[in-house]
Formats: sequence, C-alpha cells, structure tokens
Amino acid sequence: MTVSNVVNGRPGVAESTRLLVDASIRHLGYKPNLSARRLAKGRTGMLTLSIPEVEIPYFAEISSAMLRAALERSMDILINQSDWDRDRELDLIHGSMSLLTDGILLYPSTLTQSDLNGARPGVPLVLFGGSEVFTNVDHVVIDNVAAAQEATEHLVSLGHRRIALIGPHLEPNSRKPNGRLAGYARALEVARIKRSQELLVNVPTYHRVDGYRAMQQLFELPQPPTAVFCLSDLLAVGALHAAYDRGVAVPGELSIMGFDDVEESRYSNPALTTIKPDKLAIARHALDLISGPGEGSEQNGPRTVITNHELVIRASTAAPGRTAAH
Amino acid sequence: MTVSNVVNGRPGVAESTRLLVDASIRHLGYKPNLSARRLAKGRTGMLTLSIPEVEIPYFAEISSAMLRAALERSMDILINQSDWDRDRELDLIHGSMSLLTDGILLYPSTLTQSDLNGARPGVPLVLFGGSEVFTNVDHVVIDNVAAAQEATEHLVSLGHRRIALIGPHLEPNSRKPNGRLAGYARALEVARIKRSQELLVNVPTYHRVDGYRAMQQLFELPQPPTAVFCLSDLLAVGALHAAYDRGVAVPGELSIMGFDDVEESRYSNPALTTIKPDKLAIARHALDLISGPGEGSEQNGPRTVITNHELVIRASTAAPGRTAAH
DNA sequence: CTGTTAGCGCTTTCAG
DNA sequence: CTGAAAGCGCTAACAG
Repeated sequence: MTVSNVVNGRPGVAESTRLLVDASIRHLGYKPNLSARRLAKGRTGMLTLSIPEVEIPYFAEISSAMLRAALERSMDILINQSDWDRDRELDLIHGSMSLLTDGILLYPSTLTQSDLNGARPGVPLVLFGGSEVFTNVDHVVIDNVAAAQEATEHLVSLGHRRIALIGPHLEPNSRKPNGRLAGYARALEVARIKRSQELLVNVPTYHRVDGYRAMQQLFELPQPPTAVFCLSDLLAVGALHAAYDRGVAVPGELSIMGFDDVEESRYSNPALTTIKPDKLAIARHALDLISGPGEGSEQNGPRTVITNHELVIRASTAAPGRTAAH
Repeated sequence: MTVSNVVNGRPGVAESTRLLVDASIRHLGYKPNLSARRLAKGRTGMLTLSIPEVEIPYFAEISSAMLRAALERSMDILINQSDWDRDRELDLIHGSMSLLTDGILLYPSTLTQSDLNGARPGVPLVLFGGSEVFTNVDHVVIDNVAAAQEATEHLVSLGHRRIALIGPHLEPNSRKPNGRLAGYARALEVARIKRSQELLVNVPTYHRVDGYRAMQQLFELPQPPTAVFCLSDLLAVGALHAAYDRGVAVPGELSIMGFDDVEESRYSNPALTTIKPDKLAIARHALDLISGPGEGSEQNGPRTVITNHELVIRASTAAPGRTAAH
C-alpha cells in the first residue's frame, strides 16, 4: 500500500494522503511489526555483541562504546554473555542465532584461530580485543606487545629490577600466543634484567580476587618484587587491596601497574598507573568493519585494524623505596 | 513440511525420516531464520532491557543478573541504554520498537507515575528499581526507606551525630518522592538528631566524580561531618578518594557508607560498608512478572514485589574519632 | 502519485 | 505419520 510509503517516509506521496494516513495511524494506534519488516527486507538493523561478562568493567565500558557507536549508525545491539564458555562462543559463530541479527561482534575469550577456519557464520563476523590476533577474520586490536613493553619500561625507568607479572595465560608452555607476556619479556631483555619464573603469577581469570591472591603469593617470596605489572586493572585493584591489607605502602614500598584504564582505577587509592586503550575507537572500527565495504571486500581478505593505546601515569608507581617484604 | 517438525523436535515423525532430514540439514548448512519464525509464531523470545548506563557497576551487575535469569528461561535480552534520557525512556514505553520483543524491562530513571498512565506499550512492561515506587505498573523494588534507615542507624549506633548525606534528588522541594532520603530522615528523628541542611549534598548523578566533589565540599564546612552516607557505592568510592587525597583517615577520622554492594566496593581501600540488594532476586522476579501469569492477571492489577536487602558491615565505618577537619 | 500482486521463511491448520 | 494450503505483516516490483 501507499501506507508503507508514508510509514517509511518515502517520497512520492501526496501531502493530503500522507496526512490522512498519519491520522489513521495515530487513531488506530498502529505499531509496525519489526519482525515482519525484517522478514521482508532481509536485514534486521541489529547486531549481536558477545562479551564474556558485563560485570567486568572493561567489558561494560566496551559495551557502552559499542552501544554508542551502534546508535550513531542507528543500529541496535543484542548483548550476549559468553561466560568465557567455549561452546557458547562456537555456537555463536557457527550459529543458530545467525539469521536474527545483521552481524556478530565477538570478543574471543576462548576461541583460537583454527576454530574460525571451519564453517563461517551466515553473517559478517568481526572480532575485537583478546590476547591473540586473528588473521583469518576481521579483527580490531591494540598492539599488546608494544603496550606491555611500554608499561614494563616505565617500571624499569623508575629503577625497578624485580618486576612481577600477574595475568592469565602465563603458563610456561602455553600454546596460545600471549602478546602482553611477550612485551614484558622484551622490555626486560632490553634492560638486561634476567627473567625469574617465580615472578610470573598465572591466574585463572581477570577478576579482582585473582589479583588479590596472586599478590599475597608474591608477598611470601623470600625476595618479593618491588613492582608488579597486572594484565588488567581489575587484577591491579585486587593486588592493591592485598597490599592495603598487609600494610604495604603503594607506591612507597611497592609499585603497581594496571592495564585497561577502567574508570574504577582512576579512583582507587592510590589511583593506578595503567595502559589506556581507545575503547571508542575500537567500537567504531568494529562497527565500520561489520557494516562497511560489504561483500565486495571479500577479495581483499580479512582486515586487521590496530587502534591506539597510551601509557597513563598516575599515583601507583614510583621509584623503589624500602623493600616490600614485611 | 515434516521438516518443520523435525527442526522443532516435535513428536510424530518416523525415526527414519527424522534422520534423513537431519542429514540434509547438516549437508546444506541450513540455518532457521528467526525473523520468519517470529512472524509466524507471534513471539520473539527476546526481551528489551533498558538501563541508564552499562558502565555504572550497579547496572552492569543487574544486567548480568537479568541475562542469567533470561537464560534460565531460554530468552534473549536486547540491552538499551537510555543515558538518563527521558525521551528515550518514553519512546520505549509508548513504543516504536514494541513489536520487536516480547516485553520491556525498564529502570525508570526519569519517568514518573503519570508518564505511565498514558498509552500502554503493546507488550508487557515491568519496572525495576528506581527511587520512586510505581503503583500503576508491575514493579520490582527494594524497601528504600527501610534500607536507608538501617544504614543511617548503623552510623548512629557507632556514635555519629553529624551524618552527611550525598545523593541525587535531595533538593529541598523536590516533588519526586525519595525513599532513601526519607529513611535517613526517619533514623535521625528516632535518634533525636537535628537535621542540618548543610549536611545534605545534592549531586547531579551517581558517578564517582560527584561523590568526590560532594566530599570536598563537606570538608570545607566549618564543622565537617564525622560520617557520610552515600546513596550509591560509586558516590562512596568518590568520597573515599577525596578523603584519601586530603589525607583524612577512613574510618579513623571519617566513616563512609555506600549503597548497592557492587563488587568494586569490596576491594576499595578500605572496603565499604554498604546496603546489599539481592540483584539476582530482582532479576528473577522481573522475569517472572513479565512472562508470568500473562493476560489473565490484568484483573488483579499491577503487582509490586519488594525484594530483600541486607546491611553489610565492612571496614569503612567505625566510631567517630578525631574530627575530620584538616 | 496510488493500488495491485507476489513473496520473504516459517508455523499452523487440515487432508491424505 | 506425512504433505498441501493458507497466512503472519511487511516491502518490492510493477501496473493503473
């Protein structure tokens, strides 16, 4: 009908008719049925965003950025929580819900490259973040090795020599490449500091409690570190709390450095020195990739976009003072 | 077709046929089109969740709880950020997007009762949280006045007499009822403590920065408070940081109390005493209301469910010591 | 400029 | 147990 034209604000409708239709619409309380529109049109205007956990501030902030970026392009976002579950992530990409949304934005928490080689989803897929960089799919990342190296160098430049590292995937023989670990290693190498296995604390997740426990463990060392680089702000907040509980002064006796620049860390006591990724840029690039060049670009193969990061120096790092040993 | 039956796992299909169909499905890489299914079925299995901001930990935690509760009922959630924008919330309820999802879960950040009296959305609507309790729509709340009263009484029982309050909607002549303010007032009344207007600091939002500024303001008072009750943990974190910056010891010289029991406040230095709402219960009740009794219950009118809360005492509150004045 | 005709991909009837 | 027929509410392509 002509009705469809007026509802969609398309040109080529007489002003009089338009008014008439508008009146009827209001009168009858008509609401368009989006499902039907979608069936007919073939697109939904919705994207699926998959993150491991909304409660982790980094993901909450990234989600918020995605929501904003989507709004800028008048799209909606359906948030899916994968709970770090491999099956949930696999399900999404080979997936059942594919034809509901126009694309999938996924933070690969457990997937590896080879998982992506198999069947492709029915809709565009773009990855963002994660410790590994995928070359077989569109992926928006930061340069994790450079970032971790800068962070470690900052600690080195302050005069630290015993610098611990707290993070997940630090197992000695992990097959999953870990850019941040590599950056840390490189910085030590440049500074001619010998790596010590006891200063590498592997944790199961990025949660505060893991940072707390890891720090406790480091305090028990015969020769505790004078600085700790935590692979997320949340981990750093946990470490900070452990220092607080033990009465160790930060940064006086111990320097702590985070990663992510989540707002929480600007208000911790003391505020955290950290690495700040450009979250809005990540979101915008992800959105551009997903709704961008379209099918035509398949020829050019998967694209990797590297976004900026920045070292933000706040109050939790300083030159080493007295030892952290109690 | 019979195909539909096997896809939906319905009975009444010969085992042989089922196998045949399954094989073809796998072979052809068939994916059901959810939009089509929805058009035909009339329901989408999706709910819209509207919160002001995902980056606010309380909302992130509530979202997570909703996501989990929805998963338990095999539903999906579309998250909408209202950004505290009245128009966005109104739009949602009188709404355009109505027929996309099966229901709307809304945190009323700016709406008032009268906004809900007008046109009803085409789908079930349930409200959760907020400072006002709506009686004309299904609403899941906590008893804000009781909670705030308990919080204040805890401070009183410690021996405090000058207890400040930091929060939004504290204007003297606000028309919007504020349960938490009422609870605070009642506790003081019971303790026969005179209310002082200078101890009420009204802030624009629940963000950390507002707590920070409000606290700075209180420090400038000729006679600063010995305790502060912040109407959100985020505000309390800001206040804590202000105390830290000024070198005021918490809880030695100043007690700080929060509201929400967000994980962040368990790791602040010191950890915050706070009011803990049962977020999962809120989520589950909201989901039950929305997909519950259905149309039949319209006769019984809107339901209000009040969920539990709990006072959690941690390290940020203690008996008053030296004055907080610098 | 307006109205008609198909058909999106599924789920329902209801016959075979 | 299986298949054919109709229609969910919309948009697209065309004809009046």
